[in-house]
Amino acid sequence: MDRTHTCGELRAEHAGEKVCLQGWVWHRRDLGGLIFVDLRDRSGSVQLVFNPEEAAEAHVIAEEWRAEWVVLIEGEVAERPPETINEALPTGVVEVRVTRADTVAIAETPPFLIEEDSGALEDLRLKYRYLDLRRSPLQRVLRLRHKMSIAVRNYLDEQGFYEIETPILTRATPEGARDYLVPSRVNPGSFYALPQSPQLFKQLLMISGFDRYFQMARCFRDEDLRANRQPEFTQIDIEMSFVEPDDVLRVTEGMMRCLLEVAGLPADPEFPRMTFRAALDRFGSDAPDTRYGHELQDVTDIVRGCEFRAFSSVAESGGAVKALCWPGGGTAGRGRLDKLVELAKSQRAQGLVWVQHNEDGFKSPVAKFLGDEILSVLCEVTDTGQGDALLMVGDDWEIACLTLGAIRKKLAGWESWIPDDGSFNFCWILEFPLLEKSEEEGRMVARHHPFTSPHIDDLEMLESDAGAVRSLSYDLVLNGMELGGGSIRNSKDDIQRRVFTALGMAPEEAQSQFGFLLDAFKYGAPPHGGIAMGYDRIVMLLSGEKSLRSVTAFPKTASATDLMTAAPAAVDEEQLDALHIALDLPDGSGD
RNA sequence: GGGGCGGUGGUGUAGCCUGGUUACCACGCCGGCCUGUCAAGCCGGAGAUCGCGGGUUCAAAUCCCGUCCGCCCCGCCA
Repeated sequence: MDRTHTCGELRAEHAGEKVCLQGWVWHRRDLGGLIFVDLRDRSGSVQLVFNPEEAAEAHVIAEEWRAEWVVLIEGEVAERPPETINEALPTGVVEVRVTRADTVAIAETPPFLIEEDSGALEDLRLKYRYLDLRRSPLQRVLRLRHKMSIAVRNYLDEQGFYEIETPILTRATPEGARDYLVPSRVNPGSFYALPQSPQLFKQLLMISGFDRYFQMARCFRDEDLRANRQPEFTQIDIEMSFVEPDDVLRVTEGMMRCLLEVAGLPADPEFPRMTFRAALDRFGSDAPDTRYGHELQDVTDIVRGCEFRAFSSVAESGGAVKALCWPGGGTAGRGRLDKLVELAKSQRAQGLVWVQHNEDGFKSPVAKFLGDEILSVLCEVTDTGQGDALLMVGDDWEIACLTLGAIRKKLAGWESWIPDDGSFNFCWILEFPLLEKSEEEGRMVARHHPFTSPHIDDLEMLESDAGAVRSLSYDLVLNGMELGGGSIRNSKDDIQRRVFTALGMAPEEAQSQFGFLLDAFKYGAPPHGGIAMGYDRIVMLLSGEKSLRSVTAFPKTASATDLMTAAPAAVDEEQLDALHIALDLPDGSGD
């Protein structure tokens, strides 16, 4: 008899049916006479009963079974005696009275419990990922991930998008993240790069006339990792022709609604829009967490001309002094204040000024410079009452904002500002600067990527004041995490060339790196734009997980290794020889 | 590249600050009892080069130095 049902699907309506099940032995409760076995598969689990008086042979076999053995049983579904119903289990009103049992595969005792909470630390679970994946949290999340990818495909298909695959072996690009390189055996000394995103290919598809493209694209970036950053990840990559930003935003919003619905969440959220400038001014972040207030304020005009040189000189030189009220911070100890100062310095700010406002007046390292009068105004404007603290940073506008933004985030953790109500707050951030200064390279680099279109109103500044040029770009942010972003692209090769020039890229260099794209523009390029959404991050946030490892079947560690396969690993010398690669390892590495 | 935290039977941990008996406890595992359990219960048992290397000491899980691995953060990355 072949498998007739899955374990998790059996209900009262199946009572009386003869069934054949296969699955893993989960729990075995041997009462001496009766043996109960919870049989588990992907769909759930069901209780098997082995009664020596009814099926002696099967009972003998079940006595041998241990956790995680793969077994096959035949039996009859029966409603349980009322007092033995397990309401915690979907299959809890029935059990299978086993008539025949067979062992399919025995199993060693697993290194950790296959339970909702295995109790084991993550590194061990990563080494035995195939066992960890048996646990229901991962089974659930990978099921949701699957359902969400189906929903994305259906939605985008309905919206007229074609799914088109693009190469994994492509060429390295000078901009953006570090590339993963793949040596070419056939072309000694040449390398492919794995795509950081299919950016250029999807633009070329627009030029090819595909109008609306999408792909669940695997992307690779060789940068240091975080809980929300894996070296390889999946983007919902979208590109559309003949569109303005609003078109892309609306398609994306529709897609997010579908995904929320699949995840069983309220599916009609607001998608408020905010400029980059406003996001930094108000929240000190280009990915603001709008689930709580505590916004920053600009106090530059109040401290202009004051005795405290750090502030007055910033005001004179066109910088900004930003302020954040910390309710209850008036009694904060020196330890916490020092931590905030340290955090400010790690954000490259000159420093952090704190003012504690209490019954006995103002307490601050700079109280004597600012004076009671200005301090009173500052507190009034920022609504900093007695018992509160005022935190201020005077610096370059962006640094001042970002620093207080980091502090706002830290305080949100300390003070539990984030509501615990499972809310999902989206917001669009628009009009990012086209370019930004790279301290490392000492030149302007693209903030998004070099194919982003400048804002039409700022075109003439491209040569005169490139840093001030806004772009037609947008990021979607959810609960303070960037989910994805995109832009309208340059579809005219003269503008694209001007952007390359602003990036300090000589025409010859642009031609050699991106000649194929610039050439393509000459053959009738439609205006186009798109977006790329971090699929893993979406799954993570909508499933309430805290790490991408929890929503990825086979994730990598913080040092980009795979503890299960032990990748990356050394390779044979013959393999290296074939690729004409000689190693030059630092001292102490290699074997 | 920098900072923080962690590594003790199969698993999770206590012990470490203040060095010194047989390294605590729980889970799991093995055996026994048990016919309505459901992460079964009760009784018994086995199981640890204290991440690795070096140093200090009469003596190191414990103190010192180095190193590896994991996690979090900054830089980096969109």
